[in-house]
Amino acid sequence: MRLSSAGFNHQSPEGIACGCLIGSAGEKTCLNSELWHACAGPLVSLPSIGSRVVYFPQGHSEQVAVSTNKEVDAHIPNYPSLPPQLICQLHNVTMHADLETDEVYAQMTLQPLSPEEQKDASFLPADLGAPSKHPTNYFCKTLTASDTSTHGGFSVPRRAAEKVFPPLDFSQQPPAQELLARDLHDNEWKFKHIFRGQPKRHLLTTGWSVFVSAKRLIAGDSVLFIWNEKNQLLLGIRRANRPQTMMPSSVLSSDSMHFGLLAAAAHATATNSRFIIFYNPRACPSEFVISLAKYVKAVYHTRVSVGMRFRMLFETEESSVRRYMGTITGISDLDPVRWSNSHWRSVKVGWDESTAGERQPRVSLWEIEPLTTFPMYPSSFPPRLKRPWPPGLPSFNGMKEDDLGMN
Amino acid sequence: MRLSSAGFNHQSPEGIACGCLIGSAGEKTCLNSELWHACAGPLVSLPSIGSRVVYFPQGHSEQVAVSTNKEVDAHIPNYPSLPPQLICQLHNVTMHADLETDEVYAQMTLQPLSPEEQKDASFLPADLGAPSKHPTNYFCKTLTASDTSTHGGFSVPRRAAEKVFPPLDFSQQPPAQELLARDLHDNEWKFKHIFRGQPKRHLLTTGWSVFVSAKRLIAGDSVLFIWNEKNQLLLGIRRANRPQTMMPSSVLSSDSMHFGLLAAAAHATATNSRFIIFYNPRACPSEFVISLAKYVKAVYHTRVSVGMRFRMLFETEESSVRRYMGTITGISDLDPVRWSNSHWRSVKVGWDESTAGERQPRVSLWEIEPLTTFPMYPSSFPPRLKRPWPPGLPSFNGMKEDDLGMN
DNA sequence: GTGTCGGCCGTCTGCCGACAA
DNA sequence: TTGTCGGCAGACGGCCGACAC
Repeated sequence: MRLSSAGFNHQSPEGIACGCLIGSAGEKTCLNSELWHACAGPLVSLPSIGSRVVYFPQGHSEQVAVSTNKEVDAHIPNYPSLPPQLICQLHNVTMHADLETDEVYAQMTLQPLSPEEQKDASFLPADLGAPSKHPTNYFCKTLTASDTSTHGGFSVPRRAAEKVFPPLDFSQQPPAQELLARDLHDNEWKFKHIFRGQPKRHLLTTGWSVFVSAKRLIAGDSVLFIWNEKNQLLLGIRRANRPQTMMPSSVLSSDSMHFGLLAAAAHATATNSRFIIFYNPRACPSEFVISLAKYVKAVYHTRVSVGMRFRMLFETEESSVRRYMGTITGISDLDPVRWSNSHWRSVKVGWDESTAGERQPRVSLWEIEPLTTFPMYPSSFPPRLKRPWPPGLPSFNGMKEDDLGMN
Repeated sequence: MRLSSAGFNHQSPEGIACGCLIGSAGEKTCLNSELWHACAGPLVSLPSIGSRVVYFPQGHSEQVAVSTNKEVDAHIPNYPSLPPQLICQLHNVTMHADLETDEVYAQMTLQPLSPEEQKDASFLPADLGAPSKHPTNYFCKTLTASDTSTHGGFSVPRRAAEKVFPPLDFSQQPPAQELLARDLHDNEWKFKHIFRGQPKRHLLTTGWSVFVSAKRLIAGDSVLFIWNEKNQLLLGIRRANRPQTMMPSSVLSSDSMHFGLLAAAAHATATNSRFIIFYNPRACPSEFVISLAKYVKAVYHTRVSVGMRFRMLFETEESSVRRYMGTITGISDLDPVRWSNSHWRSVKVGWDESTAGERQPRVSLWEIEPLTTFPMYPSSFPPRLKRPWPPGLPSFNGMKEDDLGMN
């Protein structure tokens, strides 16, 4: 593996660590931020280094359950000292990609804040966290059987080629050029880009099949080309959601993994020390580390009630976003036994569209945009649901909402 | 994936569970015991279902450290309630192989015994655990560059072909036959076995390259053919020790994994319930679940002292065993802070041969055979080192050694 | 506009004995 | 006894426009 070129070493705009150290396993601890975000999808944004975040062990547990393909065993207790959400200082965030599969993930170093530290609101960012910079000049295509066959090359959609690839010299017959693209591991791939056929079309020929077999791509997977401001071509992949591609880890039982995440968080809370978590944006059902500002705004400054209409963002097949509409049908604890008084997925919802089976029946307050105008059903509930901070848990200790820099 | 044929469904002689259920991940929860043991190596034997075993969290921790390629962080404390060894009932053992890499591992269900239960010695097996049945009619060859090249087939060592493969019909010219072999996942592989060339030799031609590329074998890896009593041909692989083939898991941080194994064992001890561990014989430096009988014999019925000579078994390149000699240089705790009074690797040793750098400088009592005759150095230590059971830990509660069925 | 196919050529796979270690 | 090679024949990779949806 090669060290990344200087052009890939810049501090990314959203303040993600990019020290480009080589880890003990020979894995780079940083990689191109734009490409990482393009692979992670348009809805994923990482909180800024140095900011305050809220960590949800419940959400972390959901990610582990998905990764190990095993639900949390009912006999695993909660740690009595571990609240459903921890306010933490985010000391570090690094972006990674699996060397085998190119699956993207982020590593975060969190430190739970003591009640004392939580009183000091000076660290709270005034803004709600500028969204991570997602690339604008890119395209994403789902591979067809012809694209992945050994019989031919890759058919580039016309608009994509014209927008993302350097212009061809049409004085040549046929017009053609060599493209160099770098992947998440900074490996370079070379393709012949040619405009030929009847009718004329853009194709990648020589070099394409090497890429397909090296990445083990099959029809249904997606590739992603980015043309960035430095005039570099970047190349990422997104695998189709094959059921259970993730192998059951033979390192630790899923039960032990659940114990592990709880114990690590509880120990860090008790000793005021740091702990490390991994976030897999494409495997994980919902973000379980969110900015404190976003959390406070959603929980303390948003009026929600049963019957209220809302909308929520989802990713489309083509890696863009669309909004789905729904109605709040209830507000309650997802797991009243182990995680009472948690805001994690506390909102029960119904979706407007009949394909709603794919979407979660429970969401968290910060995931939705309530529509305060034109409620579908008049509600007898008070317009603002008061959810007091659960007693005995880390709290703002009397801090007034206005102290948090919001209004 | 196919269900295994009836011939593979037998209860293995050493009492390993072989229910052949299909797990939720589509993975078979059992597989051929002979083949598993052949791949695991001649020194690996699994304790019997229903027997009592001793579980060492320290050893488990070592395996996790190897698998994650990260040493245990010094700030991870021990659980005060967790002793360095747990006496457990072994409720279940199942053999597995990774679907991607064919790496073998075992899953064990353990239940810590309460002091009450430990008093009941009736479950103690009288024998020291008959060693697991390892195949006799097999061969193991390390692949050469020619074996893995696309240019040709596999050169079968003559003695191996004559011992393990069905005899050829030498009236044909050239003598040839079709071989069908099943791997750990019960997939069938077809090879043309031919005896040709000048001088004559045994070769596998058609079908071989498909196998090599499917298993992603490279020169230095080994293949293993078994001819079992049911006249079936079995086929396994052992990859060369490529440094860090194991990818750093992006599921849980290594710290959290260490917390997890400790918390799971501590919770099971406190609630008298079961927990599940994975044992990777080829990754793990030493077995960390051993039969209680073996433990008691080594710790209470073996006289060891500094200066004493001993020998210990190691696996050779060709999958057979040889003994190395050494001298005991000290007896002390490996980790006096977190695991005091532990028998895990309590014996410091020096090895006779100069290539000793590869071998552990610390071993456990049950791994070695002390030579009571002809000690190299006269020792001023008492001939028998008394290591009383550490106070405050699970114990035999006054049980006399003779109660354990030894003498 | 783009997915798939038949046609065609060139490279590489894969079977053979020669030869040497 | 067995690892590697040159030789050779055939299979498949891979580039092309035709054609259809």
